[in-house]
Amino acid sequence: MSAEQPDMPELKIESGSGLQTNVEPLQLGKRLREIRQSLSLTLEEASQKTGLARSTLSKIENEQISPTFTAVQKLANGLQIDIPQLFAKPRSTMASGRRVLTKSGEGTPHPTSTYEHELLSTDLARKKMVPFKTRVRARSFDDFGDWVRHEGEEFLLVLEGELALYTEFYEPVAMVAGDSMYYDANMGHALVSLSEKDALVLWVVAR
Amino acid sequence: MSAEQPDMPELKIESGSGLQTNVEPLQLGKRLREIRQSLSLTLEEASQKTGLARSTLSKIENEQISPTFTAVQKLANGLQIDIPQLFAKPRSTMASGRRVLTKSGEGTPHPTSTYEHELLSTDLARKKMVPFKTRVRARSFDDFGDWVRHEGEEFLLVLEGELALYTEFYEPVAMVAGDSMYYDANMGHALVSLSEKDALVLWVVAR
DNA sequence: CAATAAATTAGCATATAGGAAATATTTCCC
DNA sequence: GGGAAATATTTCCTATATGCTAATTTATTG
Repeated sequence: MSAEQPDMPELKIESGSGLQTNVEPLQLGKRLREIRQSLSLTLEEASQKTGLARSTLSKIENEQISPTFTAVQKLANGLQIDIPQLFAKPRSTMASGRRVLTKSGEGTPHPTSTYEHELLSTDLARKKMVPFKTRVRARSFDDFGDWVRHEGEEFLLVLEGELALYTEFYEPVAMVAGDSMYYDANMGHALVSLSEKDALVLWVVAR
Repeated sequence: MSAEQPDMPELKIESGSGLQTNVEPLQLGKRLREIRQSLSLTLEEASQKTGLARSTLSKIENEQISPTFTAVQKLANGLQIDIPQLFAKPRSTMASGRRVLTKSGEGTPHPTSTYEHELLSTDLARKKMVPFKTRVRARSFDDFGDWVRHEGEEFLLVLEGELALYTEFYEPVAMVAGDSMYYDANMGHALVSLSEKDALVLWVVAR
C-alpha cells in the first residue's frame, strides 16, 4: 500500500445533496407558486387545503413575507409535497424512456496502471449506476497501490479468471468466475489477479 | 402481451424520498440543536455565525417559536448546512464498512414462470442496488407476458447465450454474451431467449 | 462545593407574519 | 371592447417572531 487513490474511472453522478452554499438564493415563493399552479389550484383552494389565508399565500408566493416554519409545514401537508423536496434543487435524473446498448468490447476504454477499465453505457447521462468491465492484469502483490475508496456502494461480479479482493477491515477473499461481492465503497478496496492470466470483472457503482 | 407485471424479484430499497405524510412531526428545533452540538458550538458562537440572537436560537431549539424561513436560511448559511438535508429524515443507508460475498450459485433462488432469478448479496440490507442473476429459459414468443415495469434504472449484462431484449418504444434488440444494456425501468421491458439453450444474464436494479 | 460557563427565561420594543375584508387585476364570455 | 366572475393583491389589524438586556437556572469543571 503506498500512493494515492488511483485507478477508478471518474464517476459522474449528480449528488443533489452536497453542501449548498446558497449561491442561488432559493426562491421559495416562486417554487411554491409553480407547485400550486402545477396542481392547478387557485389561491382560494390552496388556502382551504392548507389552512393558510389567501393573502398569506399570495404574499409568500410574491416573496413579500418570509413564511414561518409552521406555515411551510401546513403548505407541505396541504399540498402533499414533502419538505426536503421543496428545498432540493430539481433532481437531475436520467432521461426517461431511454436505453443504451453497449456491445461487447465497445465500451469506452479507460486504462490505468493496473487496470483496464471499459466504461459501459457512457452516452447515458445522470445515471444512478456506473457500470464498467475491468480487466485486472496479472501482477505481483507488492505493486499493490493504496486502497481505493470513494462514496457509495459497489457491486462486483467476476466474469473470468481468479482474483483476490482486498478490503479494509477484512481478510482478502479469493473469487472465481460467477462469484460476486457487494460492499461499502468507502471501505478501502483493491483487486489482485491470482492466476497468470488477466481476470475480468464487472463493476457497478452507485452513489 | 397479456397478463400483469410478473416475474421480477421484489425490490426492497428504502426510498427516503416518498411523500411524507408528516406522520412524525419533524422536530426542527431538536434537529438544529443536534447539529449545533455536533459542531460543538455554544449558542453564543452560533449566534455570531448566524446573526440570530442567542435567545432566539434557544427558543427555536426548544420549539417555543416557529422560526421564519429567513431565520432558517441564516441558520443554514451560518452553520454550513444545506436546507434539504436539514429537513430530510436521516437517510437509511447500508451499514458502513460492510461487505458480502456470494459464491457462484449460492444466491437466493427466486423462480418464476419464465425466469429463474438468483438474488445476490441478499443479507445486506438497505442497498442502493439490487443485483441478481437470471436464467432465461428458452421459450416461444407467444408466452411473452406483459411488460415488466417499475421505478428506477436497470443495468443488464448478458453472461451466456443469446437473447432478445424487448423494450417499449424501441425495436427489440438481440444481445449476446458480453453485451450490456442500461435503461429506464419505467419503460416496459422483457427478455426472450433466442437460442435453444437458456440464457444467463446479470441484472442490477437501482431505484 | 465553589466558581464559571452555558443555557433558559423574562420583559419590553420593534419588525414582521398571519388573517379578514377591501381593492385591484385577470380571465372569459357575449 | 365592455362587463361579470374569478383570481390575485393590497390594506389594515392582530398575533407572533426577533432583538436586546438582564436575571435566573442549569450544566461544567476545578
